[in-house]
Amino acid sequence: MIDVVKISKALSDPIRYKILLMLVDHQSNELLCCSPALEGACNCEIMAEFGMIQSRVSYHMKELTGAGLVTEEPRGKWKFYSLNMDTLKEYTRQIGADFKF
Amino acid sequence: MIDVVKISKALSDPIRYKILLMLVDHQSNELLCCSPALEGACNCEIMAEFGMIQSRVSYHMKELTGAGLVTEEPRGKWKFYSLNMDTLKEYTRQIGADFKF
DNA sequence: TTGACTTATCAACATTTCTTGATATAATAG
DNA sequence: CTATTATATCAAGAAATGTTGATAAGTCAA
Repeated sequence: MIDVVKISKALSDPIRYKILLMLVDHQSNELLCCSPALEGACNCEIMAEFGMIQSRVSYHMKELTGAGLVTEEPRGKWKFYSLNMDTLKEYTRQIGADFKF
Repeated sequence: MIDVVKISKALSDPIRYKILLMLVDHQSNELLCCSPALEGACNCEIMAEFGMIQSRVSYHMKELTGAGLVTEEPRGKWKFYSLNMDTLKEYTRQIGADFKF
């Protein structure tokens, strides 16, 4: 069972929302800095994209994975993050159910 | 145009989410403490329902109205709050569009 | 092994959000 | 009018969240 409040909190930071939007474009993929032709984005890409330092990216990715919005997969020395579409869909579905529309 | 991040933030507090759920049941109405047979809930009802002090309720209702999730209508010395279903629907629609589902 | 590279975690600090009690504003009833 | 009731706002403090730099842990290549 998903936690709507927790997911809302994860979505409520502008940077995190931008990261999620970035991950949409890395669904099934083009070229990546770390590893071409693989789904997902690594920490280093997100740093580059938004000009953020590494610990800040790690912090926000932990929030996103903790809410179930992102899944992570280690590949060598990188960790690749992908959108969890199921959680996003379930989130909107649950809100519709809660508010009866 | 709705602000998904702002609405997410409004939804991200457990008490606010409970208040919104309470308002679902006051859509088109039964009896109210302040004024029977009217849509919406007043500040005083929310205080009673959740055992919150008045300023705390005011604070959270302002967050909810500020995000467009709730509309307010003064009636005499009361203010009645109602769910804004349009915003909720538009919120879930926008997320679906952003994440392409 | 060492050295380079990537990510995680920590402590300290900054910022934001939340809560409270006091006070102000506004409407109603008498 | 005054007294009562309902809500808004404010300042102060508490709690939660976000940011940073340093350090730790892990992987890889040579």
